Amino acid sequence: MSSDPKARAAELRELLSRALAAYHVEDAPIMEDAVYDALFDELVAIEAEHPELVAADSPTRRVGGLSDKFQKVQHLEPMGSLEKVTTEEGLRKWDDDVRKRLGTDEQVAYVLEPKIDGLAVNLTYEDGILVRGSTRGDGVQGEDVSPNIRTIKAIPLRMNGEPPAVIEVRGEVYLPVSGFRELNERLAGTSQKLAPNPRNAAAGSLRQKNSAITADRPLSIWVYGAGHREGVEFETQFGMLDWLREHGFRTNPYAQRLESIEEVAAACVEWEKRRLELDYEIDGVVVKVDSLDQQRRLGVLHSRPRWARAYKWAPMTAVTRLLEIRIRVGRTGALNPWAIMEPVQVGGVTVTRATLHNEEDINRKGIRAGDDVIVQRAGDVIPQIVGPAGPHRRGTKEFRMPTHCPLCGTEIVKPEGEATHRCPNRACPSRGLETLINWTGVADIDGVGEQTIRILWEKGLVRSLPDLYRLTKEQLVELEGFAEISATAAIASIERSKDVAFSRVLLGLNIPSIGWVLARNLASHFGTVDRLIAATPEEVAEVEGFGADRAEDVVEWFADEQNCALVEELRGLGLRFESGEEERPAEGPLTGNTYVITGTLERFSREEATARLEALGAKVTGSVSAKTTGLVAGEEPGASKLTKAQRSEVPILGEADLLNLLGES
DNA sequence: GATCCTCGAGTTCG
DNA sequence: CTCGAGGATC
Repeated sequence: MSSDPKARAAELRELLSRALAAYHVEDAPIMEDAVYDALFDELVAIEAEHPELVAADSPTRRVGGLSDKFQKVQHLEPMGSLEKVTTEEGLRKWDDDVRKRLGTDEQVAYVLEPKIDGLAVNLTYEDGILVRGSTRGDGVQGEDVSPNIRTIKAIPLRMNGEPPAVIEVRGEVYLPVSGFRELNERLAGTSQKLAPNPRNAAAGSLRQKNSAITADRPLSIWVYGAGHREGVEFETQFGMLDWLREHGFRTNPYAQRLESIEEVAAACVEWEKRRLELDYEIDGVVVKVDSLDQQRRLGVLHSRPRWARAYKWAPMTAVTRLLEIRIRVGRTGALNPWAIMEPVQVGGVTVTRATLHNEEDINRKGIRAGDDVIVQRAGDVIPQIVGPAGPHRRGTKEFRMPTHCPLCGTEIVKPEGEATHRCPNRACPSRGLETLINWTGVADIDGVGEQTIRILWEKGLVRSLPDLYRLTKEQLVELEGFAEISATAAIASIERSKDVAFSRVLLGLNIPSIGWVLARNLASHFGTVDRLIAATPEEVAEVEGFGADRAEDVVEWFADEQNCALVEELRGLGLRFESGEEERPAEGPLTGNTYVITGTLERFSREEATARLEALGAKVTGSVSAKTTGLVAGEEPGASKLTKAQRSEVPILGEADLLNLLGES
């Protein structure tokens, strides 16, 4: 260790920069966090005492501070934009054009890499020192965001190795998906606005006036090329990437050089399937002619290089008009607002509808009927409305829930502190109808779906569960769209459903706060409906998952005369109100263990896997927590469950591990 | 009283 | 899958 402050400061800068690069660029830490912090503090102390020693490349400059305004800066070489193609055919046509212009029949070699959905930046290095970082802007002029850029630890403040006199390094700043989730969790507790997606969050972070906030965001970068340069020359695109990597820049490990357009096309299609494997969002693949000589000969058209294309797939977000907000009343009486939209393509499917959850949510997002809105289909399938598109709204009125039920006219209630509005009328047609629709699912009735139930309801043929079991084939055949065969099948299916387990019957009765799990707990605890009817609130509260409130709900439900009559009628029709063997929780080698299943398994359906685990005494739940014994991950697992498991250090089991568990324990 | 955990409810498209 | 809310736990 040197005692000369100047030498020691240089030594520390060197050490800390290497540690940062190892951690953020190479993903291979060389230093304990605590050691890093101690050395960092030492450097801060030296620099505070000797301000003349503060160097442009000092890691202490990554901490951030305030700046008033972003200066406009001119890029030394313009940052072009990319012509896009959306099909394999488009790629081939481009390749034809490239070869014609080059006057060759030979295959052209290409470099491709994921197209990061982030923010393009230009990093200017002079003699190896980062002197400026700017946004892309209009391609000619960008904004100087140097203080913010310096806080991104994956960006070297000084290049490795022999530096050229000047080089503009181009890259895409992005927020990892995991970082985005964490950020939103943190912001959820504050008044700050949540960003709808990682790209917007990254953009907002990079344009912070207070770079200390930027420093707090886990931004990173993938570097993909160079603009203006003096003192270094390259022959190929791929060679350029190698050079950048050797000089301390984070280049994407999936960048690859391919010998023909056919290989390129295959890889592009492949990436569309693999994009969810990455911890960053990509909206396509960038394809470039590898030879820089060929690039020069092809040139640029309207600031778009002829030697590169963005292969983009269907976007996961889109803008469309919100036509109307409609209300649906659920089987519990809850009022559910949902959006009717101008049909729009999002992620390859046409979207026209989305739920809007509740009044508060709609107004918090600032959505009004008539607005242009942003629709998103993120990792999962279900579309959501993110918010209005742009500041100019067309909608005039803030959304208000109706004061009276659209079906029965009863006055709507909303208990203080609750999010949902409710129609309190227990005889409201919505409840009866939705209960019936729900029952077809609970009791596994095929051949009678939602549409049929709606028709039967409207004709007055089926207005209650017992009505369904009194339905005859003759009545069905008279309905439009029902022939002899399908009517017979439907009746048989209804008949079979009388045999569903007691717990399922309980579930289908539509008792408040009783779902899958609680219905089973009730069934196995009491065994028969008579014992359940006779139970006091205190006795019900002893059942797993029940407290005073839910116990009260259940007892109240069974105290109601109409409900009791319903139970008796269904029992008379032959439905089961006693639990069989299968409903008692098994004791076994896995008792006390809790598993979560995600993705698709090869050997089992998820229900089978659940049943097999439960048969050995295990519990299977829907979300990962610290109490989870293991996460069983099949094909295409849910990303949120995986990251949660990784963070809470819950072991992740493959299908092979599951088989082991089932076979050998 | 706060925090974590688990359950229930509603849900899109093809 | 995600949200809200009741229950359990410290």
